[in-house]
Amino acid sequence: MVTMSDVAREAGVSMMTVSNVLTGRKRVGEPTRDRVLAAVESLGYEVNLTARHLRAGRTDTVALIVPSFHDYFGEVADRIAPLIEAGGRHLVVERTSADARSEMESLSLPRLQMYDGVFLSVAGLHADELDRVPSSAPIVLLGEREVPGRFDHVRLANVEGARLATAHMLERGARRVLALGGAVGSSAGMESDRQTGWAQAHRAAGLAPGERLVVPVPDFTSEAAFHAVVRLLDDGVPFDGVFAVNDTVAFGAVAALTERGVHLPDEVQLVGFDNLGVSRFVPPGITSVDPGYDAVAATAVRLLEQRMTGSDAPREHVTIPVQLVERGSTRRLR
Amino acid sequence: MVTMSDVAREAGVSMMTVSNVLTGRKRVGEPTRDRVLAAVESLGYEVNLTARHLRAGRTDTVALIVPSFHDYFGEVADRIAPLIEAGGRHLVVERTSADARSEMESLSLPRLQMYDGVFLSVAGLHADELDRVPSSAPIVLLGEREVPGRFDHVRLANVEGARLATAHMLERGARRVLALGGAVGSSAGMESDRQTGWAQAHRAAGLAPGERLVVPVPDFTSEAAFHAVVRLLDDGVPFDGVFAVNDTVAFGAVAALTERGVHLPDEVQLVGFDNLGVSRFVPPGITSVDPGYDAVAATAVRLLEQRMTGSDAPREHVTIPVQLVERGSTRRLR
DNA sequence: TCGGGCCGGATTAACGATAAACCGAGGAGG
DNA sequence: CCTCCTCGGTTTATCGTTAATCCGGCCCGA
Repeated sequence: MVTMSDVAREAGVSMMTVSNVLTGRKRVGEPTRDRVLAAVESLGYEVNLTARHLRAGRTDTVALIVPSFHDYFGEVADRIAPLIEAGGRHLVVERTSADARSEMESLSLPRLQMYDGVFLSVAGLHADELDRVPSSAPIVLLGEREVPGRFDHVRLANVEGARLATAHMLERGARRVLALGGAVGSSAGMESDRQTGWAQAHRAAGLAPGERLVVPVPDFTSEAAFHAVVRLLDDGVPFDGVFAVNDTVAFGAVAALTERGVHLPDEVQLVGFDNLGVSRFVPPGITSVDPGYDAVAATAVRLLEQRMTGSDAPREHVTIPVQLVERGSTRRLR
Repeated sequence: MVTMSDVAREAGVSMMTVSNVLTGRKRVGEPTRDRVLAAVESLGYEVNLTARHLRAGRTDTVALIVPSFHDYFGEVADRIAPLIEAGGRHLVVERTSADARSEMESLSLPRLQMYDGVFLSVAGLHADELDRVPSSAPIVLLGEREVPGRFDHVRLANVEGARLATAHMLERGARRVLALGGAVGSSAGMESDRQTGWAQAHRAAGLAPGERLVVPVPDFTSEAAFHAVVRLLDDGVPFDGVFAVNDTVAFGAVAALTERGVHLPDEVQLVGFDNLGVSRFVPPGITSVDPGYDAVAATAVRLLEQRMTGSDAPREHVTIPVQLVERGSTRRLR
């Protein structure tokens, strides 16, 4: 590996002069600069960022740590990346430990301080992992779980979104709306808030949110949702609406209903959550709760940059408003 | 920031002893170790990975650098991550510069050497950017473009896949199969190889791959594909099959056809490419060319690890076989 | 003519961790 | 009783870069 001192020797100058030429931080005489640049070129020198980072005490890099590269966080990543780059930093995306065998070591504290700042999704985390994270670190939490007040946190208006989604179907004549992917027993994930909204909408409409309408979906995969809905149909469980706790789950439901010849939205209406890019294109178009991705990204970046400047402003817990996007999976109100 | 020397002072030992306790590389006496661990605990010390990386000359980190977090590369990332972690390293995902304004600086050579190895998608790169990358670097290229022989490269059997896909529809009665997202003029991306396969299938069936059947889709987005297909329908262009150069494009086509009341697969058959996770759930189920993601990931990781061990084995250009996955968007052969 | 700037560049001293060499004390073996 | 080894540590030097300081001319104004 060719180092700065190789370049310095080749150009017959000191290392500092090479450094100054490359960073432009101090003036260097024309002829000297040319010699240095020529040496850089001929040796193929590239600065060692690891050394620079150690020396500088920062990495100019921000990490987004998520449980999966897909779906909601894929969308968020796409929005956050340009904002971070606009601030002169790089964004890297990491998964909370990929291997299921040892989810203990999923969150490595030493790795956190490699980054100038971190967006951390709390979805895949255990509560005690969060306890070990020092509040001094420039971290913004993302996700729908309850988190300690000592962190900045960006979340969605889950209750409101679920209420909107469910009310939307009830207004259009649905009477038995499933909570697909709903919380069974006690749960602290996004599904519990969304189920709360689902229940609220029922009560507001003078209906009882029946226990039997809550359908768990393991891992919230399309696959699991598909099978869950197929089973409901096989068992003859009556329903005329589906509130899917997220669009991934909704996909499975749509496939199951379509394959069984159940017409959307005439026989069953369906609303998802997250408004993924593809949802608009899944026939008949999935009505979905849009999280306001740009607002999520902008807020998260604002909070993180505030924290990275060393501000000791009080931590903020921001709830991003959501909006229902109407598509073909629900009926038109006439 | 609390450093190892703080811990050493607190515990009344040398820094090396602290280091040895934490890494376990040398034996340390019981009482001493306890004092060190107590000091670590009370000061809240975490090792500085940047310093460790500089000293060690490696980062134990591998990067996957892709144009977007979505679709094909999202799937690949999910497969590569566990394999890399199994090798004791971490995987981070980066986007080739998010901002469209300056795609020049998208590939920063200094950043490359921060990683022990790099998977680099060539999709978003200009040819000259690749020229600047030294062949000595442990890099494996991913993607469907032609690349210099001095790099390891993993690609898909694009021609074969497209041929399979198109022949599949022709065998089932289609006579006018669009190449949706096909190459107009000269192109070196995935679309040109896939269009070649589309044309081959036509000729093998004794048909002429008509110029008018090639429909460009800017940026290969669902949105653009949607509009392209809507325009075809409006213009009354006759077709009874669609080969979409990838599933994202296919989604747009499916939505356009469905919304216009064109029945899949009776009136128009459709095949995509990439077999994304969601494709199975998009009604009526998208027949798609499956890239063999596991093989892609395994091959890429094998090549990179070989390169990272310093092997000077000849560079390999591997073409991963593909397989057609039949679903509802094409007819059943009886 | 002399002191004070300024300019272009070299020297020094870190950033935080660790490999390698070193060293004192205690025990085993001849 | 002396040598040699092992154990449990310490010291030294280094990874590659850069902030801070220093230094020798040269020009300029008084």
